[in-house]
Amino acid sequence: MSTDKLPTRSENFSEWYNQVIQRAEMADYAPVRGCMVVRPYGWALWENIQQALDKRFKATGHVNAAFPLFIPMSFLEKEKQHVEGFSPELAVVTIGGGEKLEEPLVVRPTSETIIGYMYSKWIKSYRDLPVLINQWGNVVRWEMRTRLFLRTLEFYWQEGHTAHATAEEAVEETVRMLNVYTDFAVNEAAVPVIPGKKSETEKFAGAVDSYTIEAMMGDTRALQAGTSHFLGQNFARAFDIQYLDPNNSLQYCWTTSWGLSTRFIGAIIMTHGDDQGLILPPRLAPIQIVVVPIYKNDQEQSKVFAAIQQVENQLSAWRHKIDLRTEVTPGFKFNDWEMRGVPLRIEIGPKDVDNGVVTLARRHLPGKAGKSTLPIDQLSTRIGSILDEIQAALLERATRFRDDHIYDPKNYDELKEIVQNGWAFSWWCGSAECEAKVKEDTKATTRCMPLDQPEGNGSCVVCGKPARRKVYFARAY
RNA sequence: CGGGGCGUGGCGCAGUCCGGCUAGCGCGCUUGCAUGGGGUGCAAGAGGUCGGAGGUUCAAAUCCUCUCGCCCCGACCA
Repeated sequence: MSTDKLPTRSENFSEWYNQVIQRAEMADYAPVRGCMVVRPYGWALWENIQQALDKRFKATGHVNAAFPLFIPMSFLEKEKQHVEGFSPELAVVTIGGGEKLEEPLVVRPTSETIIGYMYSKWIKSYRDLPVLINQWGNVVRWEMRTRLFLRTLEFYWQEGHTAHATAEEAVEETVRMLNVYTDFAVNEAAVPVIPGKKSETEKFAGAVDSYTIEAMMGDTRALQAGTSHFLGQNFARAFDIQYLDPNNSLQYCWTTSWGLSTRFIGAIIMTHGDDQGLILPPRLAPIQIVVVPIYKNDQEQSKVFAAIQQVENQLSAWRHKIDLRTEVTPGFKFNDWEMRGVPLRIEIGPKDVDNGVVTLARRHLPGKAGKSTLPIDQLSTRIGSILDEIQAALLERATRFRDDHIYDPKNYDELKEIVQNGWAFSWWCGSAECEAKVKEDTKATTRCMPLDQPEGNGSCVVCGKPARRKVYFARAY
């Protein structure tokens, strides 16, 4: 691994992104184009994301299950929009056990169809509803252009699939899960997101309405970080998910689906990282605190190690690591752990021991700015609030960055300029033509219409016709 | 699918145009000594036969033919 400096974010953001991931050992390229290996450090982050989400899913009444990887090709074809949306990116198995298969099997790109099929078997009565199931798994989409974490042929995610008796209930569920994602993003990942509704052209293939949380990355491009879909009765009709209501009349269910993937790791990296490497939010960081001992002879070593013991005794409540490597210098370790984004570093050298303190270095404040000392016996009582402060500082900084790069263009020319380095928040008439024009002219797309809309109405920034809603235009990943 | 580029120790590259000694260099790796509060220094080592197949030649990383793979831009997709 090279010890050269990273490319800076301003000189080459995507190269910075690729290198940070590999140097921090989050992920590596697999032998198959477009596939990645999530390395232990990256997976540990994903596990923390999983826990934070799973806890919220359980708290809102959901249970986990596991559905198969293979889906009969015919299932995908049952919902028109769905098959049109996914056909180009399907991986299909045509041979099994050396024999050509009667019916090709699709490697799931998402599981609405097979879960819909099972729901039609399981749901008979209004008493069976709602069904609130989530699954953690992997899916495959044969993408043309791939990026580590952001878009790979195979990725890991969770997909929730629910069935309800009424449209109102299903819509409520869709929004509830959108709020769960928002809460997770803001409070666990310190990623400020804008929850909102997708336009017709941007919505999920087969959905009635799609909702999204949109995040602004460090280069101001937008990233769809999680989605929640109201599927209406589209899949219920395609898969005959019907129940008898209390009046003994047969009704179609109303279904939802919602997902958040390992792409969110990309969101964390591009939201918080700096030119030194990753910066991970304390609540999700695989290692929250790293301890680096400093000494230059046996006498100093024993003195420092005694203090380290004292430190470690106070750190048991946090995910921590004592870096005892002897083959690298303290300076190397500082850079190494900064690359990996560990939010808090504790340095202990002879001078600290003599003064009865440790030196703290906050990752998000580079160099001397982030350093301070703390009496060694105050660690256990102070560390918790220090990590909370770092968590809050990351959210605050990311929110300010985002808000500083959102503009309200006065006219179309201004919009075209804004989306080159920011987001435009504009009145929009809602027509696909205006969306297409913006995309054609600037590569920017509508990201979402936020749930809390400003009062009143205006005129479309593109065509000037009356507009009732404001939408974010941005270039997206 | 269109345009461009690249395959040489683990990684990054030079050498290829104009065939010719034991295929080099940097990083990483191993060992030793020194060093150790911001990417440590010196020394000694290990490790490739040049993407694959075929051909030309006394001689091929280098020339020719075929082939496989990857990357970038565009299209497409999210």
